[in-house]
Amino acid sequence: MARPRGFDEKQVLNAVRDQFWNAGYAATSLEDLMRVSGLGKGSLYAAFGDKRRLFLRALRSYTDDNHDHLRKALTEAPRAVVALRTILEPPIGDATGAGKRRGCLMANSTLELGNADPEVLDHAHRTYETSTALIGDCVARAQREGDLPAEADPIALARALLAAQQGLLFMSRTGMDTATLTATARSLANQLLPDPHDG
Amino acid sequence: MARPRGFDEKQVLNAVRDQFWNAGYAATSLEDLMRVSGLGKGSLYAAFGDKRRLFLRALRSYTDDNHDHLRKALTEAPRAVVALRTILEPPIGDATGAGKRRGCLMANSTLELGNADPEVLDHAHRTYETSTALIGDCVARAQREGDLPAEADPIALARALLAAQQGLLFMSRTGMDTATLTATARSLANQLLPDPHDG
DNA sequence: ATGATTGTGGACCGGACGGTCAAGGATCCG
DNA sequence: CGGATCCTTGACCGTCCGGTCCACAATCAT
Repeated sequence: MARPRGFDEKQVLNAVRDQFWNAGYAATSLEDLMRVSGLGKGSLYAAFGDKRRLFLRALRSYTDDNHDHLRKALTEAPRAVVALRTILEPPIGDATGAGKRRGCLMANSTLELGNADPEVLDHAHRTYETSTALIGDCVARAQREGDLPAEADPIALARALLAAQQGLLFMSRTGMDTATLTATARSLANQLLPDPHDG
Repeated sequence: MARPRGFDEKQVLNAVRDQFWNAGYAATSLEDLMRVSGLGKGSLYAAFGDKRRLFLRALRSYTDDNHDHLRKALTEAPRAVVALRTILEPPIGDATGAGKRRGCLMANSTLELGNADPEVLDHAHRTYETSTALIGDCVARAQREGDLPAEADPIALARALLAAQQGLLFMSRTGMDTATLTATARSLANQLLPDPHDG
């Protein structure tokens, strides 16, 4: 009907997400958002609402992408237990990646804003429950495949794995050297995902 | 020599720490700090320097207190393994305490400021190393007392316990209900601190 | 072509923030 | 008692921020 948009929404959300991810919510100014998105203030506000709304959109986009990725990894792996071991790898990727260690955007945001913004907290809760369910399914599959002790509760193990992942991510943020981080991840993986044949 | 201070430094640091703990660094204004401390701007600046310096003082006070408490708990327990199990309890206390769930001030601060403030990051790193050493000693004692498998690396297990603690703290922040949180903590404790007699 | 409609850019605003400063008050020493 | 010294108070400042608004540009329907 009229002038079309000169930008791709997903592309802007990705740029904005990276900015929030690198600097945090409060430390990101509208000027930063304009710079990384290439848009003017008016365009941002017309398209996404205020800063908080834009942030929530970017955050939701982030968690959706993560869940897609997780679902694919857990589903497509030839054996479920192999996929489960990859859950503890993101912290290492965070430590060895080209960029700075920036952890998990969802976790960062929850700690920064959770006390003041119920919507962020609620989103964190839902995201976490979804991840738990996905991983729990994969644990159950690994048990059927005989790669994990059958008597364990899949959901409980999923929660333990998620806790371990978040703990490792935090350690990565403190600047722990990669070797130690990797060793800790391996140690946790060995104790949480024991081989039932080893004893 | 002249007019003495009208406030107790430790008391002010505790009040300021609670404020930063409840609201985070950026979300805490100088007005907040004046309110909780009962001091005027000039007094705060004369005594502690600017906002960042005051924050770092409060943070150091927090970690020092934590280490004192940890050292005492780990040393005074009749059996070391009992003390080790308490490491996974702070997240539950965070969830069941009277106040809001606010996690660990050190972790919150690291995630909020670590990317922008090397001093915070460095402090986090040192704090973490100190905790690891304390817990590692306790693990070694538990091994000597026959309550943990002797073949495990004490420092590696200490790191795994710390990671689990931080992961649980994060889960508490997301609003997980207390029962689930307790169950997850128990699950992690059982897998990280196995009884060598049970097999 | 022309007008209706939507996107775009940037000037502008009110307010809040961190930080400074100067004047006055309290305390101690001589 | 008096002056030196430090503490305290609160007014003040410059800056930056999030948010609004308006004039202009680009597109489409007619």
